[in-house]
Amino acid sequence: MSGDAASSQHPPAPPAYDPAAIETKWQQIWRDQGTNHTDLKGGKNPFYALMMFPYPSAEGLHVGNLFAFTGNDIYGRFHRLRGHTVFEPLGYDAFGIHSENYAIKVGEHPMRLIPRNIANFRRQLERAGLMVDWRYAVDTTDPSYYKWTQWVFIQLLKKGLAYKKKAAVNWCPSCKTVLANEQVVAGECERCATRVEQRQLEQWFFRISEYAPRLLANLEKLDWSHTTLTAQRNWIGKSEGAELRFGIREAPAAEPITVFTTRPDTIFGATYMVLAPEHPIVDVITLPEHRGAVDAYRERTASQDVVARKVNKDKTGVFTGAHAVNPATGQAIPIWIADYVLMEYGTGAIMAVPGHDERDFAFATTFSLPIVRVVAAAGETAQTPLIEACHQDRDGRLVNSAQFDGLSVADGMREIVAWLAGKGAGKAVVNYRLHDWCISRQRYWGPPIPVIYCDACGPQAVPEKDLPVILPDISDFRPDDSGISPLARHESWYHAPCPACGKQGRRETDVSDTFLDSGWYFLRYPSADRSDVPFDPALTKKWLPVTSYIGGNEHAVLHLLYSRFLTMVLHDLGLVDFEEPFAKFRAHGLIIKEGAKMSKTKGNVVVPDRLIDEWGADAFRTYLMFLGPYEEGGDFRDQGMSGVRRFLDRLWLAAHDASTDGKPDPIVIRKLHQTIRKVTEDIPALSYNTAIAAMMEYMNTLRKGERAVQRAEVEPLVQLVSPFAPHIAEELWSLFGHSESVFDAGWPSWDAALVREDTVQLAVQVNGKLRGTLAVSPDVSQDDALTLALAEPSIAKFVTEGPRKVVFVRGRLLNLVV
RNA sequence: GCGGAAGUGGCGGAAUUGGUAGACGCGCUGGACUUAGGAUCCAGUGGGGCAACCCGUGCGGGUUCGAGUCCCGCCUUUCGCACCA
Repeated sequence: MSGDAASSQHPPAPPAYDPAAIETKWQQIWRDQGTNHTDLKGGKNPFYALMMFPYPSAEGLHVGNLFAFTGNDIYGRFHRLRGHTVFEPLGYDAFGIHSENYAIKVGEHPMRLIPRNIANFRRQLERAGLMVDWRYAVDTTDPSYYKWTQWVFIQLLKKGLAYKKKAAVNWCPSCKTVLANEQVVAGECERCATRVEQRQLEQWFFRISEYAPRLLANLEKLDWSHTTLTAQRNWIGKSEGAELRFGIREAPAAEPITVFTTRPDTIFGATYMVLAPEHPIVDVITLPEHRGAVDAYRERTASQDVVARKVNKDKTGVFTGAHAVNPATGQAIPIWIADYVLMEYGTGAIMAVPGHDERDFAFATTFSLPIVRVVAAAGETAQTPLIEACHQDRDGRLVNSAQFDGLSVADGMREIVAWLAGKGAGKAVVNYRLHDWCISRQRYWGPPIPVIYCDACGPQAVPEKDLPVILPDISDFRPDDSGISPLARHESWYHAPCPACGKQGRRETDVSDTFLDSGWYFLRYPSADRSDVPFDPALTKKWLPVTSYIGGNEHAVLHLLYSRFLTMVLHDLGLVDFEEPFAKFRAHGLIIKEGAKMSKTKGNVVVPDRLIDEWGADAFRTYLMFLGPYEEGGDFRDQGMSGVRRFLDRLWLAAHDASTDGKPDPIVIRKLHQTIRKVTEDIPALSYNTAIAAMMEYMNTLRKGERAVQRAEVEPLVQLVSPFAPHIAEELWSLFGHSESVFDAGWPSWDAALVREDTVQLAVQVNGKLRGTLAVSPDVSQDDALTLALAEPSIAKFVTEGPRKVVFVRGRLLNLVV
């Protein structure tokens, strides 16, 4: 030390905490030493800490991404410190309409744009100090990745789980493109406000609906956020009911029409039938004099966009002229078509029971169709008039239902289904709302669906040895008027020999949905360095199912459901030995900005780069975790950052002051052990905000009255803070003379005996009202506590007579009832 | 309309799951050190009241010795889904 005069009296001022310098320094050391590399083959106690990979937008990372990733990073780092080999990979979900639309907007090719975005994301992610093993990064747009996405498609095709059918899509005639439902706003294209139409296109589907019962049943076994499980249950939408068969009066020999209903008990009230306009039997049954009206209505329905049809609740429809025979009453009832019946749910046909269904009631009222009461709730009779549909009738009794009168709704269902089944007119069935997954996109920016059409042999899967089917780099990737994918215009790519006969065939020109890319990426990570297999069996067995998955609840349904489905299929194919990919899933919350949702239009988007420049990544990470419960999100306020930064500043100073190895203060040590326990319990529960609060509390104790701190008091705090603020933790850990990374130094433990307080404040209540506290030993007896309490005048004055009853909670509370 | 989540100081949020409401942080007030402070440190900070005390967790009831927490009925916010038969 170069002793100037001042330093002989005052210790030299420690170097200032300079986050930019130490963060760059440690990120470099981590890279050089492979600190974040996971030993996938040899590592003991594997822990796969997965986070949902981001879409690398042109704007760069936003706080929401970093909030999600930091939460996962803390979880991963913590488990590493607790002795697990943690694998924390990250990648980019870079295909899809979002990128493509942006590319079109700025007039740049996505193949040029995306790599730049990815490079920028990578830079930002590294700045944030994530414990990611970048050797296993995946990029869904890289042929070495989508080769295997195409392979997944082929596995489903071979198993008969992929098929083609015509389906309605939203079409914007101005943008000349297919729109997703969320891009249709009030029946108009969200970008150009043109009226959206419906088009019928041949599309590829996966038979996920076949898996509905298993996808539902397995939910019981998953350790997932409750809200996510509920969302999945609702989406799968199991409903128990019956399929009932109605003969056609005008064509007694024809195949009866089957309807699905959840209320077979109300069949005596079925006064008409409605078919979806698209129902194939409409062509057969419509009488000539009604043909014109029916065709016009069907055309009108077809021209409507898919969203508008479902949003418009006004009842419209036309009569076909034909009649069905109600199998219960034997009566002929008119058959109508109406757009409120959807072809994709149930059988595309309903028996309308206007007395007990709101929609049917509205329709019957509009078209003056008969309404019959068949259930009477408490206080009602068979004659009680219906002024609106009586659908809250589950505990009512059947009426106007012949021999079933008087039965409860539940009994009526069972007996009527049995009766109709006996006549061959029905059976009990379970129906699911979940429909098959449409994976076709008539777009450019996605993996080509690996199929070749041959006039002689039909559709053929591209042989696995020929994968990947490379997405060609074409300059005109915009969609056009035809509704056919841009790839079809690329002649040299479009024509390909049939894999079966070798004659010239045509490639499938649709690309697949991005949810297919993300539906299996967690399988790829551990094997990302392998070009010969999609996933290595031994590594997969060791690392999967994913130990912990953290992500946003916006993917509660689709992404998580599709991933489960694909995993289940791969399991059935014998390719993986588990059915469920994610043993544990937790949904993180949403970050808002000063009470409002962040959005570009509001201009209140928080840019991480700027904040990291100003405060450092450690303070930024810690603040994100401090501003609210992780699973609920929080309100980002610029002012709040100073609090956590101050905490890190004080930690820095404390560590530099603590070079003396003096005797630690027992009071401080007790607080330390309490803090270790609190942080150790809070992190696995994702209660990051309270863990940080506990460390701040400890800091207040540690520095109280500017007391001199001892090394043994600070050193464990450096370890506790390390998952949150990894760079400063490494710097201070090395300051204490350690040569290994703090992340290889284990986790401090607490001593239960040291945690225990000698005295506690026992609350004393009189009639449940707090009247004072007593400083007593935690295991003071009721009698002693009572004596002490009554000796206290401020308490005793409320006890005018002997207490009638005494409630005593050891170490907590004494309540005197007078 | 259906389903989920949530309502606590000026603000973000704690509360051992029925036991001292408001931890921690922001902000604010006062003080110390300063040429200076948007730095640092110390103290205070739910409302009312001189005080003893009283009131207080969206609203109204209830259970209990005791309710932010449990039950019943409302209101509000918010996120999904939405003619699902």
